[in-house]
Amino acid sequence: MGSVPPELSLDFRPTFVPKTISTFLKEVSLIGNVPDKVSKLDAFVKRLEEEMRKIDAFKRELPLCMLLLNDAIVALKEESVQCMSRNVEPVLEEFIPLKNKKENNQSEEDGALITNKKEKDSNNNNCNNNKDKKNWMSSVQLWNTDDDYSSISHKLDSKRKDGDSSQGCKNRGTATAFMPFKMNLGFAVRKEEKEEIPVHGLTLLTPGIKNLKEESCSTGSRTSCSRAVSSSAPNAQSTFRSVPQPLSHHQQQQQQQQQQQTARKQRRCWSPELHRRFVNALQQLGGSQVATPKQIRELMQVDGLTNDEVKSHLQKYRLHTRRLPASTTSPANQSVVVLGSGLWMSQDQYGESSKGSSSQSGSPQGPLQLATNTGGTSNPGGDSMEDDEDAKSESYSWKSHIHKPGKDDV
DNA sequence: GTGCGAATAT
DNA sequence: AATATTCGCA
Repeated sequence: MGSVPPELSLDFRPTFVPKTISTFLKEVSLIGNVPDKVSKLDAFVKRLEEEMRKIDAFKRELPLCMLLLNDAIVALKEESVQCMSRNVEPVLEEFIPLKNKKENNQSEEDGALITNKKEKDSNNNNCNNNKDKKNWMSSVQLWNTDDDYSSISHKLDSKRKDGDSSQGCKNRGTATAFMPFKMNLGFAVRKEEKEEIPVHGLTLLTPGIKNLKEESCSTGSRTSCSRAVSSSAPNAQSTFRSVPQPLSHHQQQQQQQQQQQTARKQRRCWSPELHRRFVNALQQLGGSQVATPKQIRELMQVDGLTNDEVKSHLQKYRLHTRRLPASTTSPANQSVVVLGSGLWMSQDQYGESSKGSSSQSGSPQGPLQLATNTGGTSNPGGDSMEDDEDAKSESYSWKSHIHKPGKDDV
């Protein structure tokens, strides 16, 4: 029994228990023999790197772990290098930490140290190193580069107020949770499409993103968001400790663009059908002058339609229909059924408005499932009568229907 | 905090 | 031009 090697025994012996870095370093410092020191350091580093590999898949969830591990690795490697340089040869003036080990596991032990010098001399040679570095950095930057974050949040905060607007940073700040460092537009767009559907609350989105996004939505407007996109690659090369290194103007612009696109809501396309519902609602409510966005939206029963959208549309509607105060203003009555005529928009505009849901009479229509943002998401419900309409019809044009004052406006 | 309307931005 | 966002107010 006593002869059982530690590896085989089940109990956790001290040697098996992970040491803290400081403890470990202390121990190592007691070792007089340099090679031993180094090998011990290297061994530990190896373990750390293995660990890192293991959590690599979760780096997004565990950014800090990655960071800590990496820090530890870097520190230990530095220590190792120092040991060597102190006692052995002057060779290594600079040790480039990084995970080359990942790829050249063994070669590192044998050759890395030797080659370091070279690498240092010609930074261009260490493709592998750099590549790794970049990869790693890019993942890390997602969450924590303080610099990036602060600068971004700064932008967000200072947002509007023309003062800053000169930068053109729209940062509507709409939540953009964890955008993959290279967020691509496709992604952003999709996110927004989805964002639209949730009126009823549940729409599953990528958790992280969705949450923030919704939050910002529900509060009526922009919200700060943890934005973590950043230049990534370029800086990665030099150090982990976030190097300030300013972005080029071009890069900044790109970033801003990305932010914008990410943040800005997708345009709602007011298809004829949609508009028809809108007008219907208006009529039921007694006219555009008295109807309020919320009421309208409720009457419209359109999935995903927001108050803001209705409000905006109403504003436009009023613009086009205003003037006419005269006699018309007796709510309620004229209401229904005026659609074709007085309506500031002629019926044909809506396409054959009789299709499917057209209830000019003010009778409630089934919920319209509209995913009709300009992007043209297909409606989940599948049914959506007017979907086809939507599909082919673009937003109607206001101007083509010169408003006829009078009753249309009710 | 919400809803609204006007103003402004995109 | 059409829609989105912001802003100030009730």
